[in-house]
Amino acid sequence: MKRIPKGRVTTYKIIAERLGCRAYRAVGNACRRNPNPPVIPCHRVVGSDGGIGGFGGETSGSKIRKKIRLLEEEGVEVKNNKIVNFDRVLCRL
DNA sequence: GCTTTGACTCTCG
DNA sequence: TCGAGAGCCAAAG
Repeated sequence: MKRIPKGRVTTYKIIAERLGCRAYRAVGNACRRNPNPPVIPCHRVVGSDGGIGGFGGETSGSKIRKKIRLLEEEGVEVKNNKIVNFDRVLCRL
């Protein structure tokens, strides 16, 4: 996750694939638990559909909004918690 | 040690 | 196109 270049995003699926498993949920779990908040850019990890996902009911809350803002700052367009230019910013690693 | 749940994904109806 | 079900891995109860 830390290898995700700035201005790019990836999906849980891809991360799991890179891990050699299908632990999509485990990845999301690790993010949710976020063992290392400062070094883990969870906001750069999205769903296969380019959606940030549902977040503890804060899908449209302030925490997500901030991450969205961060992505936009990096050049990732986000609309309604979804990656707009998903194909362009998606990092397949 | 087994069961439940989760920021997931895929397939079928 | 949308909803429901199954599969997957890991952490918490």
